[in-house]
Amino acid sequence: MVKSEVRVTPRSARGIRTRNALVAAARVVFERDGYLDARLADISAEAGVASGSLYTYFEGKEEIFQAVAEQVTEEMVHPHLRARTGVTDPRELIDLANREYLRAYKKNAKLMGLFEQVSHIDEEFRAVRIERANAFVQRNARMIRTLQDAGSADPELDPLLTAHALSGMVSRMAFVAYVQKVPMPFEKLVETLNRIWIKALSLPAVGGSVSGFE
Amino acid sequence: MVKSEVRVTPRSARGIRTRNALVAAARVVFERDGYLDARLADISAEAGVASGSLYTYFEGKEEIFQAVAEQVTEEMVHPHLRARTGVTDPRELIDLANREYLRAYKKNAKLMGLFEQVSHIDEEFRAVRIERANAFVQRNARMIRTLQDAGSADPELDPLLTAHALSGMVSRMAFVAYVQKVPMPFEKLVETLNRIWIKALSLPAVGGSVSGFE
Amino acid sequence: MVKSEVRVTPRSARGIRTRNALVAAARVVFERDGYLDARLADISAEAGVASGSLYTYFEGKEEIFQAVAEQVTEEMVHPHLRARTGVTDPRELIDLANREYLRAYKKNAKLMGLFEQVSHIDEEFRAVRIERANAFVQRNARMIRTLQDAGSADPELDPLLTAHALSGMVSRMAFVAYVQKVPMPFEKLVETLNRIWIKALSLPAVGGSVSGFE
Amino acid sequence: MVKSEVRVTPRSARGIRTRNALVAAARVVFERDGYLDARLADISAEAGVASGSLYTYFEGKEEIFQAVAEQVTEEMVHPHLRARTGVTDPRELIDLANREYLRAYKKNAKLMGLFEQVSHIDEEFRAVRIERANAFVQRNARMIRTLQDAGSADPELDPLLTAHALSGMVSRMAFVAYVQKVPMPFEKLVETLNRIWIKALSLPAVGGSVSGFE
DNA sequence: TATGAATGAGTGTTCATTCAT
DNA sequence: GATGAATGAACACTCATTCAT
Repeated sequence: MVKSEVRVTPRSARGIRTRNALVAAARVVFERDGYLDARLADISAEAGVASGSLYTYFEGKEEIFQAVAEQVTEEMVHPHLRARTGVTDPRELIDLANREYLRAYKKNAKLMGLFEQVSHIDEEFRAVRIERANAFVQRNARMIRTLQDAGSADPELDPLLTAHALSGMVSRMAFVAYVQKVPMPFEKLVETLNRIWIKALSLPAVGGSVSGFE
Repeated sequence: MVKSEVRVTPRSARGIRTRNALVAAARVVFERDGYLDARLADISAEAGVASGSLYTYFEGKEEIFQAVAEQVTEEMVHPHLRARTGVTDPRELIDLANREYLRAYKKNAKLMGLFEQVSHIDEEFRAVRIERANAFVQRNARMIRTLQDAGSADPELDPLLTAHALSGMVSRMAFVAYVQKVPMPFEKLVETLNRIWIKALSLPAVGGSVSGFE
Repeated sequence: MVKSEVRVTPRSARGIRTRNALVAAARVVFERDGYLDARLADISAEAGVASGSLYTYFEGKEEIFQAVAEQVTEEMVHPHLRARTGVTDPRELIDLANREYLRAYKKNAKLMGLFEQVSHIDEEFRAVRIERANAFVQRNARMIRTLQDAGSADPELDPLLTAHALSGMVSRMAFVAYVQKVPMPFEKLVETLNRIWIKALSLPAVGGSVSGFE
Repeated sequence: MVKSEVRVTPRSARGIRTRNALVAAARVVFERDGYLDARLADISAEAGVASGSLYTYFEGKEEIFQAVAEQVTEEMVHPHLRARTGVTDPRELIDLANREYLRAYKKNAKLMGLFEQVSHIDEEFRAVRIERANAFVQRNARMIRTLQDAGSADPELDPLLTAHALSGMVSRMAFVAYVQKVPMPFEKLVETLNRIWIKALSLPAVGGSVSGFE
């Protein structure tokens, strides 16, 4: 099948309204029914438009899901933590990052679960997510390398692998806690993750020994 | 009308052969096509039996997938590490456990990816997996508690949450490395994970300091 | 999961055409193949539409059969015999009713046989038919009661049971004659049924003795 | 498909037992599930034999249903009423016949409903039933003719058609009352049917006028 | 742009029937 | 005769996608 159609970025005000209605409706339907059971007809119905109108803006299920994902991702991403907060202490930064990530994850849990599901189903979506995760890991790896160079983190650690492992740990826990709904108190969770990060990196205590408990 | 069919555990030798052929064929087809794209007709064809024969032993896709999963899980589980190896040093045990887990995961990577996928699709399969994972986490939590009681592990850590986080980290990395195929050398991966476990628990070094890097 | 699809009453002219084509085609196929052997694919083919189009208007076999039944029933029902014809003599009314019923039955014999068949298969269809038959019987029972009150009919008769029995007799004969095709001349049939009705009710002869044969 | 197999009348004692078990089981299953929903596998299971064994004695569903029908019909038929009872008065004979028929019908209502259903489905079964019904009607027609010849019944009536109509009326009422379960007291039902028969035939009253009510 | 009717490929599932043991 | 596993034809139904108004 040749997909020759070019989907449009709506020019008219009406077009923009329709497209927005569709994305909003899609979010509702996807969250309610899951990716596989969501039917495009339900999405257009929920949006109050004819079924065919969906194809004016999207190629199909995958693309409209992408649109939902992009919208939500925009809402969720709060980069430049350091610049934004002025915090420089790595332990504090770790706390802030974990805390913010978990909060955002919890808030959008339904959708995050969906993302996980779809990344196991749709090749392209998976690729995008892996790439995004990798970028995130790279950033953390750079941070670790910086700490190592500054003598503040265990130089034996492979920065990339460690960043992978620790980041993965956090997102996995978010999934377990807020999608699989294994009950764990937010504060305790943050603390445990912080502690593992800090000890894994062997960050020095703030004005004292970190790693020991003697 | 609900027809409560009783699926049979085959009594005759021929029956056992057929059932086995179906499970083996199912594994081939699932690994090749993924869960969603696998067609039952392909499985029976691959097994060299008529399409209807599948229903002699299984209720449908989910059940035959379960059968594959059970078979593979049996192959993979190597419990009682301590009893089996005689190793008692926690650091060595951690190394052994991580090593063995990653090896088995790598060997059955296709299937492990499938499990992940299906647990995002099939409610019941997901439930079974979560329960199994929880049991595993409990075991690790008990180990951590024992170490804490013996004064060998950081008493500040919440055993259950820590076990959750560290176990999750390992399985996540296995997934990233062998399903998503992000390249990372086996040995380096094991070492990094070991190191994080050990430092997170603040296990004392074997005849020396573990956690510091001075 | 129950998907509560809403079948549409077509809005567009094209939709109406399609729906009509389907009902007409269904009648052809049902009459040709019987209810059980009729395949929905044949109906859509006969209507010259795609197989899926049937589901735009009907939920399945039962519903499209209902549609055929409704259409035909509309064609067949000629109520208000008395008002329509101005006839008041009970004997004449009986004759008119029987005559008209048998004529309509004969004309739609194939379908009437189908109705009989389907009412033995489909619960809901049966319920509708029984209800309709009961309404008819009630009407006749009222008529009998009126005649009794006027002293024109045997007061010993139970109006409802008698109405049941006599109405049932007529429809049964229609079935035997025109579906089972047991040969019997129309005129003789009408006369026999009329005579039994009249004698059963002991209606007085018009200007003479009816019930006796002396 | 060529049906070349010859089904056996069992010779061995075991064979007879198996065949009987199958017929009994078939009756249970047919009464429980109806003809269409009855599965041969359920019948053999109910009989406690292997599914294949059914084919030792019957060609398929229709044939085993026939076997059930024959068995029950034997139980139901009580011919030679006159000879058996010594009753000769036509009014009494009519009462006896109707009474006995309705009693037997009521007792085997489930099965009678089944017969009705199957005669709308299976060609051959229908043929057998029609023939049997015709034989019955012939007998009644002969009786009417005899009464006419004896001057005891309205000579204007067509004996065959009248017999058809009146017999059909009775069996129809039995169906309505005991299969469709429209509530009507047994005694009142018998009386109404008797009365209609008697008045339709214009049988003289026993020691008085029958047909009039003046 | 919007509409909504039409399309039709794709597949799970049942169960009567057969037949090797 | 009995067994019960194997067979495989048959068909309803869904829903993403198209396209004439």
